[in-house]
Amino acid sequence: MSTKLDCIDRAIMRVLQQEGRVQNIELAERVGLSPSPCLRRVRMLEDSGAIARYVALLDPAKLGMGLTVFARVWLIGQDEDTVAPFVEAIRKLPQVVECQLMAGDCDFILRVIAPDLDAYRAFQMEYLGRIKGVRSIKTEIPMQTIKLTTEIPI
Amino acid sequence: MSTKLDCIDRAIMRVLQQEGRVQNIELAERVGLSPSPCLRRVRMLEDSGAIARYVALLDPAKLGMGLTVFARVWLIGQDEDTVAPFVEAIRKLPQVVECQLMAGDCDFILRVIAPDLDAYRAFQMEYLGRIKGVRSIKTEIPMQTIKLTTEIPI
DNA sequence: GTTGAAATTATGGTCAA
DNA sequence: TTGACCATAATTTCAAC
Repeated sequence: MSTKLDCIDRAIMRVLQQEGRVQNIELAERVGLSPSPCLRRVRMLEDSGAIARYVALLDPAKLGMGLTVFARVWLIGQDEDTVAPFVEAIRKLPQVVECQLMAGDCDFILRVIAPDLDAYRAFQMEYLGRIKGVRSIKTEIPMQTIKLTTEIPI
Repeated sequence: MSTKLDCIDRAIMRVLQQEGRVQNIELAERVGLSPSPCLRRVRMLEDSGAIARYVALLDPAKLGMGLTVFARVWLIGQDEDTVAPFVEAIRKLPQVVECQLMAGDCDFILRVIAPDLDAYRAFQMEYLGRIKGVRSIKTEIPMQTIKLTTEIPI
């Protein structure tokens, strides 16, 4: 499936991880290729799935969604009949931007974004807490984001 | 600074959050504008910072970085002399893709990516655990990613 | 990987609503 | 103030080499 990636392929990905909308001409210059082979490599990386997608990253604070909360959720059981409806419910909630099924002492870790603490509290009350199968929720609030990147080291 | 965003501005951001590299012509069609005013709005959103940046999202598994780990870190103190060097060290480690200073029972939550558990263990031993001021580290491992998006609901 | 040409797109000015 | 239209410049894209 994944034919070997050489140094130039990785250079292309490094650039695109930082500037996803860089033009092919400039990308080619930066990785030391002419535009044609550079574009061929980008298409190959896209087709292979190494480049999954391109997205615009918005500034949550500027859009009135400045609060991020981690919610640790325990269900009443780990059987499929309990987990599946929870997972389905979570997938439909756009405020939940991440959900990890954990191996450790809690069932799920959720990352939720909200305008502020009041809004989050309302969201937990009205949505999270009402999902069938939820036993308890413990909220953890970041005071400061030290680092946050979508960049994978390659 | 942030002049009011109307319905079309939000539609533009919704599209760009999903397809960051969509061409202006197609973007314009989708939001019901002709290309010129659409591009003007995009530039405005970029300049205002509502659109922070564009990035390519890579597939970690396809690049041999299939493991994500959450590490909860406690320092020996919360004074600036303890925290500042830790923060600096974390910022330099590309394997740490996220670091949150927590308000709750642990000092920091880190998201670390690694090829596998052995590699993570080595990373914790050789890097994380050796940062000055670190008292203890507790590792939590996701078994399955239920949901993970960069999309902010707007 | 290179070159070059054709098709498409981005861009900015201008006018109209 | 905002959008549509048009002309130009730049880029993308795909041949053939």
